[in-house]
Amino acid sequence: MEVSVSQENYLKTILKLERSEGIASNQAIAQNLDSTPAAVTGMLRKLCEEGLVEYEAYQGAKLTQVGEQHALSTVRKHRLWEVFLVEKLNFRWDTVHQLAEELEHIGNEDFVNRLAEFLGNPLFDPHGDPIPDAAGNIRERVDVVFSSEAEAGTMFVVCGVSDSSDEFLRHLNRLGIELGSKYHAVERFEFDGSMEWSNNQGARILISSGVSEKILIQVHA
Amino acid sequence: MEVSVSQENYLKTILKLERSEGIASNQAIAQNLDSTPAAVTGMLRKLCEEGLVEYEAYQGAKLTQVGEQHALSTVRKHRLWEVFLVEKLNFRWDTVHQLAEELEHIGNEDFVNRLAEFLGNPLFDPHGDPIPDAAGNIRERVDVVFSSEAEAGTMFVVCGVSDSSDEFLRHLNRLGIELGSKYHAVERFEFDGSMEWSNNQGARILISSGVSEKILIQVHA
DNA sequence: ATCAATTTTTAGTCTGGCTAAAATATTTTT
DNA sequence: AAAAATATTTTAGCCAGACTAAAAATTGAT
Repeated sequence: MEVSVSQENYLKTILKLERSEGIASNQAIAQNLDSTPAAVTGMLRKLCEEGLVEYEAYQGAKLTQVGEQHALSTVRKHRLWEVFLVEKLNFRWDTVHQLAEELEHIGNEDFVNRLAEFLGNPLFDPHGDPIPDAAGNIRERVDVVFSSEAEAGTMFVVCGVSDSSDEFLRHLNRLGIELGSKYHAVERFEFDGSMEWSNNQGARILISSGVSEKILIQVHA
Repeated sequence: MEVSVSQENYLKTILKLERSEGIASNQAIAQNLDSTPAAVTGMLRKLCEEGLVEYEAYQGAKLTQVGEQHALSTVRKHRLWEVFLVEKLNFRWDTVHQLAEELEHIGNEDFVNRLAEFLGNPLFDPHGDPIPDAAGNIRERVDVVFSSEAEAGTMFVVCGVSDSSDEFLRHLNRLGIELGSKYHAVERFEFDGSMEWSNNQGARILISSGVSEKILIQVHA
């Protein structure tokens, strides 16, 4: 029962949609994979035959147990490789996605587990996304909110982003924001929702609402 | 100019044959890749069009400069991954070939060079095969001969194998022979070419001619 | 010059995934 | 509840990449 690269990408997408929407519609899958609904129907049939998704015509798709395990394993590999690339090979966090996208399709469970072990079984990837453990469990973070919710006057630490696109990450790079950066929310301008932050050297930056809504933070006690 | 996985395997094979036979015949390529001469002809045409091999009908194939660089880069990746798998992930040397075969097709020059750097720019892989540097140079070993040539009475160290198949490496594992193992050539039996070796604990093993002809050694001064 | 071995051509197969357009279901609106 | 809008599926076929089997052509050796 070999799962192709394309199939693994479908499984990952369905997992994501199932978590965010409850069910993966044909159209949403097509959009995510830059494909068409007709193509999706064909693939869902195959995945259903192989026992990876539950699928009835017109009812959208859900992963089976087996399918979900497989998808989680792929996500695990992807995020572990990102850790490897950033921590061991000194890649910047905004340049690792594509490479990890290729590496995630290689090897078996044993291989992934050894990689995880080698990396010290990290819990989060360089974008702050949680890494499923060998059994597929994801420890969701608590006390994490979008930076747009930060009250003026609070201190916080950047712990993730909800958009890992190259463009967004490069923008954060230009702003000097990275995982673990600490800031003080100086003020929110109700006019357009933008915010002013200051770092521990006192330098101030202006953050647009679009950006602050994509940055995950943990507020300091 | 994208080079497919299959094409990279052709380039690797042609490189190997060119080094051992001077030119890569259609038939030899087919044998190596477990394919047929007709299929090889088709692929050679494509590789020729893409400027990766020099090819004239009925005359066999040779790599161009570009093709050779590409092949060497693939070999470099393969061998570096083997080092990674054995040294960092604790795989046994007889279990890494298949995985490296998949990993070798991923990523660009920058990626490989960072991997090499991370591994300390090793010169040999876990089977004793030399790793090309970033420019494609291979430092060939000197004073290396097949163990079948060892004179009775000499001491030597195992530094490579000419057959990296799973079966052969597993056999060496059962015999307790690995890279860096030191032995004393006790005697060669002219009857069938088999040899008796002893290690530094005095334990003796019998090596068939078939095996001794695939083990590379360096004789101690 | 002929024959054996090798290589190429021809013609077609197979897989995996895709598309476009038509047909069918479902959902929403009124 | 019927009509309209939306979403999904079917149909039919394309396309790339790599392969095969058998026939034809070429080469090289004697």
